[in-house]
Amino acid sequence: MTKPLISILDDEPEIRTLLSDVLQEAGFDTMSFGRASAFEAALAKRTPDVCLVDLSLPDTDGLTLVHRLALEQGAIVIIISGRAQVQDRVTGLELGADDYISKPFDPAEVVARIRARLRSTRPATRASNTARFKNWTAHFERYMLEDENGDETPFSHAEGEVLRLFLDAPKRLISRAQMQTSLGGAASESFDRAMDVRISRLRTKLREDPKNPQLIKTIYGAGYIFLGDVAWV
Amino acid sequence: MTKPLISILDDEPEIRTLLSDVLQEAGFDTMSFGRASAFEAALAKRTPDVCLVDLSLPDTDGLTLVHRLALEQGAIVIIISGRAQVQDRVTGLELGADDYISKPFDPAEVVARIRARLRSTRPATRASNTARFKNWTAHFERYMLEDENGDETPFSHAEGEVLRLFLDAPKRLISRAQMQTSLGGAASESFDRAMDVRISRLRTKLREDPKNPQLIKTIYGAGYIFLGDVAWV
DNA sequence: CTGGTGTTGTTACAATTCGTTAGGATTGAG
DNA sequence: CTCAATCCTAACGAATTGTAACAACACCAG
Repeated sequence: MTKPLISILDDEPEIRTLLSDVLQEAGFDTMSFGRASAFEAALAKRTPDVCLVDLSLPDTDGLTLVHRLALEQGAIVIIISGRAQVQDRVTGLELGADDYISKPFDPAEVVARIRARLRSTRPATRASNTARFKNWTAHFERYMLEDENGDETPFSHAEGEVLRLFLDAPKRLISRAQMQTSLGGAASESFDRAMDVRISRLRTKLREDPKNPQLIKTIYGAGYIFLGDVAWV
Repeated sequence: MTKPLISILDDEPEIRTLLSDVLQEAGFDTMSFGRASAFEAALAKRTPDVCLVDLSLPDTDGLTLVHRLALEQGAIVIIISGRAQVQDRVTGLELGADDYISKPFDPAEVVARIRARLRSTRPATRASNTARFKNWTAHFERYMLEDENGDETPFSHAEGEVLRLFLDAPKRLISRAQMQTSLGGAASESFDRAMDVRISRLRTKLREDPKNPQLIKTIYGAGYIFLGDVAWV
């Protein structure tokens, strides 16, 4: 529940799957819809962090929808449209859209623009920040790790980054390279034991037995894998 | 309400005047610069609401500048560039730019995109001067902090500035540089522990446990983040 | 003007964070 | 089993942060 949710509204199925795939790869959750009616029904349940909206919809006037979403509901709306005239862009933006991307688009740019919008997102804080696993509860807002007796240990920001990465993808192999890019971003050139040390410190806080780690397992030559069932609360 | 200030950084004089004219027509104040050095000197005096930056600058690497402006100073940056490859756009956005417009551009679209950025960041005009969070109520017109028992502690102007900054952007990382520019403008050049001290004093008034602050968290190497749900009353 | 009060930046030093190094332990191919 | 690649982690140190103490300054009453 920590990944931002992107909702896609487009009448062409290929575009929907293309976007879904790319966005999920990029670490987002997605929902997609072919018609505005279904989309609005889903909105009622969970508000997405960003809405990608195609203007040519079978059952509604796209611009009206954008206007309602953006200005009245305060959602972040990115228009994806086949119409590429300046006038179209201007009216789209003027009606409240946060961005306007013309077809054909490059998926990488869509991801980059979504990230840019999320980065400057208003306080609207969604996303639970507490996760349970084994007999631990991780409180990310407080940077605290609580054991089964309610005793708490603080963890640092760097440790939290790694832990969150694990908890977002439990039981999946995570390579060092993936960690590097997911975290600190820019590749730290100098040869990297750094990530190992982070893991090591995290293991200590989780009271792992070095000989036989229960939660963070090393896959020799490949990376790490977090075992244990995670429940975001 | 004063007009938003747009600052333009481009080495081509014709572009500068074109943009200046259009933007002033559209109701913005503008400043323009041909080189980064002059631009940065001006920044120290007044932070513009939006920076339009061309990447091909004679005296600096544009992307570095963008990164510093956007991610460290928290400015709104729109890149205007002759390079139109997807990869250029993606890296520009990834480095912190809020938007990327390729040359040749249509002035109307520039205006629309600036408006879109301003719309999404400008905080809704605040009706009140009182905010609740955790078990505190902050009364900004009286410079008073009220606890759950109704007991009040005064806070100073400097402390109030920081507190307001936090309450306007809760659960968002705020870098020191951002604080500097948001507050008292271009702070003193002398190396600045001042902000740390303000934070420290504010924490004391909020009765934070130094070892384990609940409200104002430090992110090592990055800045501060205010946790806790804020309700303006 | 004078002394008191309160605010705020500066300095100095202690504490913390976190990457790097280095050497020992572990792993798995041959 | 041997050995090189890989991994773990203690220890170190550079960078960053917390905060007490001090100094500079503004403001105000007498």
